Amino acid sequence: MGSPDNFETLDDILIEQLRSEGFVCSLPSRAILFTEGETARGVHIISKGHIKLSISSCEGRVLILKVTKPGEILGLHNCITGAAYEMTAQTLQPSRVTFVKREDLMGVLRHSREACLSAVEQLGRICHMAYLEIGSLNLSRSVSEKLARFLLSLSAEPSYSEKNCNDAVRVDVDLTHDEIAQAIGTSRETVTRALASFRKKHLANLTRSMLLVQNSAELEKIAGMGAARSEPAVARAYSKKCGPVSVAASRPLSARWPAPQRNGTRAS
Amino acid sequence: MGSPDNFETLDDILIEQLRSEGFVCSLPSRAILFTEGETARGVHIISKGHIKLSISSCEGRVLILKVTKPGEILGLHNCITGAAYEMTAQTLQPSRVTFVKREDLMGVLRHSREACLSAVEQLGRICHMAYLEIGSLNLSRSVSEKLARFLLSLSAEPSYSEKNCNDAVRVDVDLTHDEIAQAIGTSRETVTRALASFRKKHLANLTRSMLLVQNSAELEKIAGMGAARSEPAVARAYSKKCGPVSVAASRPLSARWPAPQRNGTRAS
DNA sequence: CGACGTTAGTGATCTCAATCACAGGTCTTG
DNA sequence: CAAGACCTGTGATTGAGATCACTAACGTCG
Repeated sequence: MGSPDNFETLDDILIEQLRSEGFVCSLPSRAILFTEGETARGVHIISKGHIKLSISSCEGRVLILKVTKPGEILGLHNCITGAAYEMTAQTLQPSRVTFVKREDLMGVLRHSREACLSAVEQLGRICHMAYLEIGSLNLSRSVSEKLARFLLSLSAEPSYSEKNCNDAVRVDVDLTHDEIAQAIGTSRETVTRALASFRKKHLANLTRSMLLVQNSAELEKIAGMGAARSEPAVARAYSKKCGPVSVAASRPLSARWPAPQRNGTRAS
Repeated sequence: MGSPDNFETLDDILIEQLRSEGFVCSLPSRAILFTEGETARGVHIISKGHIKLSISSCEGRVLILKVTKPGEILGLHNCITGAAYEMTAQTLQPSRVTFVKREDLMGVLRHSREACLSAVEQLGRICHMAYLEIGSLNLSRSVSEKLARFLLSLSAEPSYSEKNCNDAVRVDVDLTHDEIAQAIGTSRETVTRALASFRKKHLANLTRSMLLVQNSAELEKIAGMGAARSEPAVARAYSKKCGPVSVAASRPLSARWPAPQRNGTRAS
């Protein structure tokens, strides 16, 4: 449609404003910022270091949600809604974190329109990432698919990666096989084997915190990306009761409802 | 800590304000509001009917994220960030939906402080639900665990459920076994078998869109809920490099960092 | 009413990955 | 440096669940 009309410059206004309100803490490696079930007393803004976010079940299974980079803000939505943390945050290296108390966050949101809009955008992005994560984790058949996806996501991370001459990307990861397993929801041995298989096929090579993506095209094929996404699945979902639909990829929405929003039937 | 300090009354202000900006559409059953990959042109507020939200992979696998109730707002974060929809929304019954154009949404957010705060809270809640969903889907061992969780979540839904005399809860679900399978990430046959097993054990009985939860206590046990959540898992995650930690459940955060936020070391 | 399309139920296979068990490497630490 | 404590790499076993292939119940709609 028309102009992108994003907040764009508002992007980091919230974080800027919060930084001046909080206090800075230096943390050692493996320190815990917060754990699941706790009530949020404030937000954490990462200045230095990587933070591991994980969810765990009562039986001790752990799922690593993501590893954050500096500049990110943690626990924003928990502060706002008052809901307990769903995840645990733990430093992977010695880190520096700015902590802003909940009252101060609320004050900033209430008094600065721009901070509030910025928060809206931050949260919107977080939502989007969360939903992508759900899809990525749950719509994959095999472990190699998930692993390929994971490696690609690592190599896409500009802060880690370092592009090489011929298509190869080197990435510095300090994740063990065990942690990778927890990130993609499988077991350590399976990760080891899948990595060995990738190595044999010269797709990617991971040796002690040093990932070399050699053939990203092939990896993407394994990851099941690149192909037209929505087409077949939607067709299947839709054709259930309405018969086969000629999915017009070019015309995304219109003519699929009886009453599209353009000229929506105004109801009583 | 102190007062809850939530927005509370702001809860639905955004939706109230948006309602007057949008136009109402009546939709038949199985109509598609939007599909994955599309760019959001506005938000949808559900007035009547249930909407199925699903993500699908390129191979045609479908994951049902949730079924929304009236009063919910769809696509808010996609509008705000400009990111494409991650999911497809489809009506399950004849429904009534208010559509608000993106420009109008943005205008409301920019001009009304309260609407903006309300949006922040909405998004915060959505984030929270999304993360809970991630944990619920990925941290379960068996299918029966996931199914039990799913049935319980259905019966907990006040709009569907109808409590009976002796602990039994009747729920009106119009989901097929196939759809349940897609909601918990398994195959139709497995759902059928698991349901049969529940029926045999007199835990729950699902016959053509009529769910009767007979023994919710036992179901919860199967679902792996109720037990102390964070304790063992966090201990495992933490003890990695720091040796066994005496997890003091009563004191959630303090004394676990060298420099807790209370008296955070103010860095240069 | 019979015919079709959609659901539900069930058995028989088969495959992938969890799990167990252990051996060689590597890093840390006293 | 020697002793642990991790982390990797592999083999063998096993099981849960996906998949295939039907049949039986509805429901709906000419």
